[in-house]
Amino acid sequence: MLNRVVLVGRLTKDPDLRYTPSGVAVANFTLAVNRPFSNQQGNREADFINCVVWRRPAENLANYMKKGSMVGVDGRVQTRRFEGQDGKTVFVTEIVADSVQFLETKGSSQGGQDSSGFQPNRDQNQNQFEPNRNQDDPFKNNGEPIDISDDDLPF
Amino acid sequence: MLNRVVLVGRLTKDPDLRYTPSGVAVANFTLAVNRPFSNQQGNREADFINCVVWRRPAENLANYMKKGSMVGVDGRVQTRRFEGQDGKTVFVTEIVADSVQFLETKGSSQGGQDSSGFQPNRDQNQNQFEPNRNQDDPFKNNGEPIDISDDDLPF
Amino acid sequence: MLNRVVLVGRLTKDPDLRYTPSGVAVANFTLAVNRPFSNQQGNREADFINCVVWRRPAENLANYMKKGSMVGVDGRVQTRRFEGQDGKTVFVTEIVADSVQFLETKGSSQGGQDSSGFQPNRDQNQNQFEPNRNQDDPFKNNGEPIDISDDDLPF
Amino acid sequence: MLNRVVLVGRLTKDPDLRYTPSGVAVANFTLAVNRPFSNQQGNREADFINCVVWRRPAENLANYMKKGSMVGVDGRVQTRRFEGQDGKTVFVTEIVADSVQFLETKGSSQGGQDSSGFQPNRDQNQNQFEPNRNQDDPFKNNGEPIDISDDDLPF
DNA sequence: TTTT
DNA sequence: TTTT
Repeated sequence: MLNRVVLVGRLTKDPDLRYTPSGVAVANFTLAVNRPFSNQQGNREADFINCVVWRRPAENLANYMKKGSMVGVDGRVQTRRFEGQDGKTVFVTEIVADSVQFLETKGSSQGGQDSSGFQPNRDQNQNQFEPNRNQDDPFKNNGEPIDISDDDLPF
Repeated sequence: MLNRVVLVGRLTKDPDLRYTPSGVAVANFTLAVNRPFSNQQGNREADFINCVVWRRPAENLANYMKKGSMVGVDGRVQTRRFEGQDGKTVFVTEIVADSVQFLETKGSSQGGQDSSGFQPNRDQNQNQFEPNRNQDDPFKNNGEPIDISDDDLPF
Repeated sequence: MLNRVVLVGRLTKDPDLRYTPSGVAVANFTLAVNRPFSNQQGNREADFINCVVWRRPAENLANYMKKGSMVGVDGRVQTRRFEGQDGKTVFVTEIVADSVQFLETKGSSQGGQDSSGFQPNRDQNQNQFEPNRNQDDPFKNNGEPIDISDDDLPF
Repeated sequence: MLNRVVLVGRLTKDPDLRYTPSGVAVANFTLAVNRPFSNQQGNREADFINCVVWRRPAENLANYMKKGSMVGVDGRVQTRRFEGQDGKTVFVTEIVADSVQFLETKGSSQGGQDSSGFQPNRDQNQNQFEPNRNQDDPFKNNGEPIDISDDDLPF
């Protein structure tokens, strides 16, 4: 059976980097992907697609990309069920990225880097020792259906 | 910007064919796509991915495919917001199929047909004048976040 | 049956725009797509993938993109046979683009435009009345296996 | 940069399994992928797409699939240059499969198996100890541009 | 909760 | 609400 997704879009906000109890990195992010054609009312809409990426590419994404950055995603569609705060089962559809491609860094746009075996680079406008993450508490649940556990690890 | 999805999986139930107020066909269906590897507990999971297809391919799907049929989908990820029954905004992520490929008809499996310019065929084990649809009321909302209007038309 | 390709890469030279006898536009171009990992010798290689695009997107591509521009391609794999100059049958594999996405114009890089219903724009660093094409003879066969006829039209 | 291909088609002949000098398995095969629409002359054409797969999935493919079998391929476009028999440089474009999905075994069609961690199965109509391969000489070059060396290993 |  |  086949399950493959390719997206190119812009981050709607800084990626949200967290760690599972056992220390594995996960980054959640939303991609705004503009639709090619305008709707009946004559304006172009976008899809806002929730994505997850694990381990090293997760840290690279949080280190080098931010709100507005253009990225490419190669991954698969995943559906999850989880217990909502009201006790009801919530169904989530999201894209699990196998790799994330940096197509443009906001500010220093030259494109073409891959997140896989990425070498941190002082010339980027992002301090490599201060990755983007939730300021106060990286694990606070800000209403989004994201509760990470080691069970969600894709491999 | 790019947005492309390819899936191969099996229908979890008969496709749900409806018509918009202006008479355009829409079929909703869910694909069970088995994951390639087993999880930590040693069993293989599946993703249950909600899909939509419009117009002619929608009618073909409802006419020829049923629960358990294997199909391929070529489409894109779409996100929608709509007013839930409790007044809250609900966010939906689903796949809009540009085309649906019939890979196996339950019962008569020979594969390889495309839904695009499909010729109805008496030899199929499905009466062409009696497409699968909701028995009692094709428009009843059975809890699923599907309210079709002509605004949702992709083109 | 399914056949879907998504690429992001850079043009190895200016796109080559031509017209069929009946006046339909075709652009041929090659995409350099860097591989994500380096080989055993420790250097990163690239694939040089031949692509074709027809009609309006062909003209947009030739008008706005040039050598070095980064583009995204959504298309399919096509194989063709044709009579080589030595009388032997030559087999060609190329990508037929359904759409080409402009991710970055060399020089003025802001990304995000689609080639489909593109509005010519004076602010681009490319004179819209002087599209890139083969200087001397747009139809000269420069060794590449490209002989266009109306039979090659995809739709 | 992104490079992703998804295909569903039928094997035009039995897969051709070989081994590199260092003992790594490679299978070459061609997929016939029917085009969705018919051409101007009113008949449906197909693309004949050359594919390669390495290691375990290569052996699984040769063990369980044969001419006419329907498979799905998830992979990438690769271009290679090599020295032809006449001393000229030949350019090849082919699909390197990351995974091959068994959608239907000719004869025993139940579909849905993946080639990745596949367990050989006595119930299949294929003797697991007698994989399909070139009868006389697995390494004879039958005119096709396939010269395998360990340098071609994708990872 | 949405990007240029 | 999940398929073989």
